Amino acid sequence: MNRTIRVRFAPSPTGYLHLGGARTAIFNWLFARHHRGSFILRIEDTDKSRSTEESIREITESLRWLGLDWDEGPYRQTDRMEIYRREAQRLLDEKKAYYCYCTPEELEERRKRALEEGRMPKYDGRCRDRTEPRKGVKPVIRLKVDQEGETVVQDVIKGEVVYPNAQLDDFILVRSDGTPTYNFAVVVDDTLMEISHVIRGDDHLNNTPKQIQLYRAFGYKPPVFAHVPMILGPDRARLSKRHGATSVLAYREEGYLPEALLNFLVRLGWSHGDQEIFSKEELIQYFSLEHVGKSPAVYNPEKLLWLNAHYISTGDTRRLSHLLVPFLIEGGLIPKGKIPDMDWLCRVVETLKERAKTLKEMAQMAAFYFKAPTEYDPKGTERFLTPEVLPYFQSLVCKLEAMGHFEEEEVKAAFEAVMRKHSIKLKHLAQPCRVALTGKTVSPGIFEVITVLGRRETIERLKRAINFIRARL
RNA sequence: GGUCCCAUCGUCUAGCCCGGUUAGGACACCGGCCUCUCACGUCGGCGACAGGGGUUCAAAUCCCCUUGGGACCGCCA
Repeated sequence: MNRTIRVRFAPSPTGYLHLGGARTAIFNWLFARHHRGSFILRIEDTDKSRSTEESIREITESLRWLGLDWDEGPYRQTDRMEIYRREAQRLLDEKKAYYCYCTPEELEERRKRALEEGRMPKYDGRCRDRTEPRKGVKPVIRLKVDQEGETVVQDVIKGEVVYPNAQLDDFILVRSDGTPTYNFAVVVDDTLMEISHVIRGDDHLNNTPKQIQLYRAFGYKPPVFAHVPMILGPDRARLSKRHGATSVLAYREEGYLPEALLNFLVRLGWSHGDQEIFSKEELIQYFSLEHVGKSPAVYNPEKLLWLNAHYISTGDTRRLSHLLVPFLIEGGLIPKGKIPDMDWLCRVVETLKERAKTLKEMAQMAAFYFKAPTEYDPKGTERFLTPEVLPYFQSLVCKLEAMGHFEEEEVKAAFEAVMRKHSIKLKHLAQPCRVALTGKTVSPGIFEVITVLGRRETIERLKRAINFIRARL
């Protein structure tokens, strides 16, 4: 009992880290942290033609961004070729595996015919008892798989899953170029790395009986398996590029917070009663495989957006301000090299954090703080920038000029004085001001806007609006 | 074609293991309140046990079938 918990995340570096992979990584990480075990990162790069360094960087950066730290690795299967060679040789020596000289073309031909005739496209085992090599053909190594009986997968999530062995074929362990295939490398590595629990997508469930046969051939004890249901797109098909932005880093670029994506992903398939919002500490404390559901989940972006809005509105203002800077630069609101006044930026963010659903959106909403409106919203112009507000604006300018402290309380007092003088309600002054100062009919509270803009800029913009109204007369 | 997995509101899900709930929560949507606009917040509404058989006094819950969805069957992982 009480074996040390060791889990791994083992992506193949053939592209970016997508949401499904990220969630698998999260489950593994949470499981490890919950049990104070180890989380190991292993790169499954045995397919040299499709693996890239760029992809490895992208994956590790995605994990780091999500806050998933690993205790060992990244190990690379391409660094372990000697191990696979040794293990394969052992199986060969023990007559549990054999060389197969069938060419890919022949195999493809047979598969096609089997499919056409409605038979199962499995390898027929014709090289099992071959003793002589075939000239000019580099062989692969295949496992002798039991054709009788059944193989049982004990799965923490799916329960007991039984496979007829007749369904299995003598799958390839080592390719003709000497590199190991997935099913072989995964068993060798999980064993040698002493992985206690294999938590992965349930697209691997059907591979598991093969792997169990391999464990048996080796005489190794299989780990505990937990096959997590897939994440589906809105069309209920497996989530893929077709469904739009699915790379983790794309969410960063769209202005999502890592804690929002983490919270969102973990709730896709896992639950803790009715709770929706989880801190990282709570997730570690509560996470268990027992509460991972069995059915696939459809990815719904609205909920992610809601979570993101939640984490923005409750997030630390200074941190948000720093995270916002790249978006401000991208929006052309601040120059690239220059560091903005962070204290002032914090005040900007303070007015926006309850309204913005993403950092990208926040940057857009912040535009007016950096640039005076070059044009006014047509609807707002028509409704609020009317000749009758001229005296209000003029009074307000006077009051603002005469004010001492330029803080919300004083601005409010100035507004009240103007309202009294002209016998108008706040909305008759606030809305025209909003349009004058921001160019729009929607903005943060008018007193916040004014104090953040500052006296000089506010008066400047009011005067400009006065001129604009006069010019239209 | 074969094997395997899955099935509660539009979506994420609680409840299922250990039958008895007005089937709960969240997102989205709709309406009220709050209010200087928007948003937040708050109150309310809409909305589900895929279908059919069993077992049982009683089934979302246990069993079977059907249907629907998904995965795998590669010298990809």
